[in-house]
Amino acid sequence: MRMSQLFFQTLREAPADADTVSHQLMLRASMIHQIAAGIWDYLPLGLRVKHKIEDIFREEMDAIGGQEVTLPVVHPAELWQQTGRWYQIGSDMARLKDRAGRDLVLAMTHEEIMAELAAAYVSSYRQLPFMLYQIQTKFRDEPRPRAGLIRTREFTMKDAYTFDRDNAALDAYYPKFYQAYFNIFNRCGVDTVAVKSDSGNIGDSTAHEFLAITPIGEDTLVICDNCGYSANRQVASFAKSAPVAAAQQPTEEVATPGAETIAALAEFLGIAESETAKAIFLMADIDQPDGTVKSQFVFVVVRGDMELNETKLTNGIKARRLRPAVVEEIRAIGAEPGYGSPVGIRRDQVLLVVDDLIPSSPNLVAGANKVDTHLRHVNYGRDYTADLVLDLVAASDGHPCPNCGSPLHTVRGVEVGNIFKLGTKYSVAMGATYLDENGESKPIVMGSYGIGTGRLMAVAIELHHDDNGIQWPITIAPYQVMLVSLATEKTPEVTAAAEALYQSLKAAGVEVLYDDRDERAGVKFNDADLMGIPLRLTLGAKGLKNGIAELKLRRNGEQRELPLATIVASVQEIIAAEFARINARAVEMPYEG
RNA sequence: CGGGGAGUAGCGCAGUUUGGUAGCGCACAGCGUUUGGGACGCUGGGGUCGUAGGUUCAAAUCCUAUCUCCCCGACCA
Repeated sequence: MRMSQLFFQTLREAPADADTVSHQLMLRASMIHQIAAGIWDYLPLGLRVKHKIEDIFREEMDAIGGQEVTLPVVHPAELWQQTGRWYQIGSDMARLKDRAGRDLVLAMTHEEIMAELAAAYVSSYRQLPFMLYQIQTKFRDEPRPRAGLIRTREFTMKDAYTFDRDNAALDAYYPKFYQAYFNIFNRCGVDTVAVKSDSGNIGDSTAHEFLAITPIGEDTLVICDNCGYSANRQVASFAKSAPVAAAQQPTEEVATPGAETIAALAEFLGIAESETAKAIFLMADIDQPDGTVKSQFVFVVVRGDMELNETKLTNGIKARRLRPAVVEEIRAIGAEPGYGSPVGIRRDQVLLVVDDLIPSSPNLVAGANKVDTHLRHVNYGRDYTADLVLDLVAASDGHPCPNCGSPLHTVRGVEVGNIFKLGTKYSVAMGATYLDENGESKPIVMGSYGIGTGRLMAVAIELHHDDNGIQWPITIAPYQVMLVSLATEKTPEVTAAAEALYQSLKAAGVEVLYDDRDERAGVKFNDADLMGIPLRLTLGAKGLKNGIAELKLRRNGEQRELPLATIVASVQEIIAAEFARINARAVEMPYEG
């Protein structure tokens, strides 16, 4: 491609709206263009990167038996009504009507369509297993798109689905994805860690998410450097040290004027925060056996030095969602905000859930459900009992690793992919069944596996850039070689040589972007750096006289001179070496179910 | 949805306090000089000042409403 023909306009300054590096660099390099919040154009350069990434998806999916399909972006509402998600999902799902007034939805994901496809085609166990995937646009009306391509509303996703006859077969397929995902990310130059993830509302089966460690991440990851334990903070556990045992002392009221927070309370009484009990008031929507949803007051008690992990609580009480209770609701159950206590509340109206550290922590200070008053020496079992005792608290920096006891630390990560054992939820709902050897009808067991292309592209930039621009791994770079001609009007021989070199590189199958513009050297070099093409070949009058062109590697600035006589072969060798360098990262990863 | 910030030329910004009919840098076009890390000179094109009302002789500027974008949080199948 000739730069003089390329559709682009590099920017010297990033638009003020952009404040993450990948966002700024993609805008400055003319890779993407914004249309609305979370909705983007891919320009020629950016699209080439997207295609490179997607080609890697295809290779890795095909390698584990995948077959590519394309499913629609607009779905009839009926399919989503069949699985119930039409009713469960709120305004994240974009809905529209066709000319006849029929309800349609914009695809947020494709479980329904995939299950429908399986239902339509599969009748026998002999057809199983199989795996289908697609690379398709999805739309989720995210409440807050952010950071360029990191979180968008319209996005492209590679989503794959497995169809197996039973859980054992799915369990056998699942690790192949685990490995394929590492291969994909490694081949894109993106280091990831796989952690078991919260499987949310869909069953209680295994799921992993793949996170790239970067400060711009939206997820918090808990990591142990000593033994390699890692988990999303939503589900991370830690070794809770046993509290010091002590004889239970009689409860007594103590005046604590104004001590409405744990910190203030501990300070006022001159005790450690671990000697207090923290009360948290929530309202939970909980599904009832009769199919209705009940709004339940949930009274949570954790030790004062701990933080509630709402994901653990949500899962533990099987709530659909949680929200903080308002003052009126708190008073209605006999508690007082800031001075809440599990002792003396209207127990029949409350679901009381305590962290499993509480029963073994003696003589805690809790509220008295009266303003400016607390209770000393509150003891679980003697003074109150809970409906549920669970692990409810969030792991944090410094907490002991649950495996080895070393201190944990937290880092930020971006979820670039996830794999998920779906089970039979969708196949049952969509009637995707097969007949086994005994003529018995059984639901197909499904798995789903997703990777966001744009997000992966953005993360690659977050991990590979310097002050001058992007440093694409060659596997996903828009072009492999940037050929910079430094010809001027006075050196037509340089133009001729550059043209010839451009043609030979192209003929040899090298992906080359040829800067044939009438620009000064500095402009060309800066654009080359910004766009991040891995190899830069510079051909100028001096070099031509000596029969050489200069090669510079974008990723480390390494330079060497290449004789023009053998330059095509040299470039091909270097490209191959760059590929080998990246691909060597795709190694076997032990699967930890 | 809560909190904060911002909408003036493709990009970055000034002008708004104190109303007087829009400006700077980059980019873009032409000419000339230049030519190995974002050249220089001259000339030129481009803006309903987010939108709609209102106040006023006069509104980018004051008032009201509204839309959009960004950041933090909530949310995230």
